[in-house]
Amino acid sequence: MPRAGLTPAIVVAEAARLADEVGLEKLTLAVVAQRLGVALPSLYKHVKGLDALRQHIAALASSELADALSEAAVGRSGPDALRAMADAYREYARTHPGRYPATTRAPDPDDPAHVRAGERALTTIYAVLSGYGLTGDDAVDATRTLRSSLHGFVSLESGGGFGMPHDVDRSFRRLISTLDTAFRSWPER
Amino acid sequence: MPRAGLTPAIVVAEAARLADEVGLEKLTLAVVAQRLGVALPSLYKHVKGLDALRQHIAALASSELADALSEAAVGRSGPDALRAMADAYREYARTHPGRYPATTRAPDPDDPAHVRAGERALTTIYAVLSGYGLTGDDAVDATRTLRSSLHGFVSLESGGGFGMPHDVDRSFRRLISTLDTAFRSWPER
DNA sequence: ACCCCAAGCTAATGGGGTTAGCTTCGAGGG
DNA sequence: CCCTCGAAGCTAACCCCATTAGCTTGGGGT
Repeated sequence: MPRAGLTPAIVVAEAARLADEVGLEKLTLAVVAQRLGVALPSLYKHVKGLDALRQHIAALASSELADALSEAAVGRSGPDALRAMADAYREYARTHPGRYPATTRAPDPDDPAHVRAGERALTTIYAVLSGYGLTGDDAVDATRTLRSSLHGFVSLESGGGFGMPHDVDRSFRRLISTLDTAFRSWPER
Repeated sequence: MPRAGLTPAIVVAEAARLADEVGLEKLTLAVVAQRLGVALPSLYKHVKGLDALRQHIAALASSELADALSEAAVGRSGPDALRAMADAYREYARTHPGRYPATTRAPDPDDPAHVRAGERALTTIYAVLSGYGLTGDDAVDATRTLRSSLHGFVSLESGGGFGMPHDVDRSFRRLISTLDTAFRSWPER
């Protein structure tokens, strides 16, 4: 019988796709193996186990998210950059319901790519905030405020946490507007 | 041999305590049974299964959280109420790391207590926002902003998402201050 | 004292994760 | 051109957990 020709990267990519379909928590080595046309234990030649696979998905997703944020912010500044970045964040979470929740996992210090992905995202955020004149401690607190708001919003949205229809897009726009106003006059807070 | 004398309420209470110790996702019927000095299948006399148990924990936690919010807000108004409620929210999440994440589960429509708990929390939030003169669509959007910010913050905090020390309390205070300012001049957003 | 129902048990099934150890593909060097 | 050898993939086996079926028995109500 022919070989499947797998690599760790292929396994992780397929697992990420699957996570988006069935949810990160329901991701199972069994279904990944099935999807790749391989017996379950064969996966262990490429990843250390289920938890390691999840961690690799986290690294992949963090990197993709960092890319999306930086692409959205490039060439813009101030409110423009903030809005574009926020929209990109939400869009990534919506189109990748399995990968996104993995992005909150702390990076494995031994995975440089994952660590750098986190730094890249942070760097982009800092760049946007610097457009508001925020640096140092102010930037730290503003970053936490921004991340909290965005993460909370997309988490609740994807979990159906917002009861009823009631235009969610408008709520998001108002959230961004709130952040914009706050960042404009941050230090006195 | 003597009976254990279990009831659904006892099982759920112990499971919730355990969830706080080991994490909601690692909660297992096996360890709940062990903790209660009972064989695993015996639990099925009281709960329908693992998922149902998690749902009951969600109902319990939602109710506790609603209580905490309303207790914090009672007798206060405006910024005072906002700050007290936000602190209570964060405190609940910190002291109940297993229960808290369960609170984002949508209530089972067939569990009136759970549904009412959600409504109670929402009512409290609305009451606080009415102190800012917010009603109708404004209140809906403001509620979403508030919930997103709080949920995002405590989620990231508990997940170690905020790298490094850098006074987290201060960041939270600034977040609340941001919300306060935003709610003071909400409609124009 | 007895009845009877529900609490709790044991046994059995199925599924997923993990490890051990075997087989064999197929690329690279002779 | 073929032979070797490392790695890709497999089967078998084990453990843990969830769930279901069907039994046993404690202990409250008549």
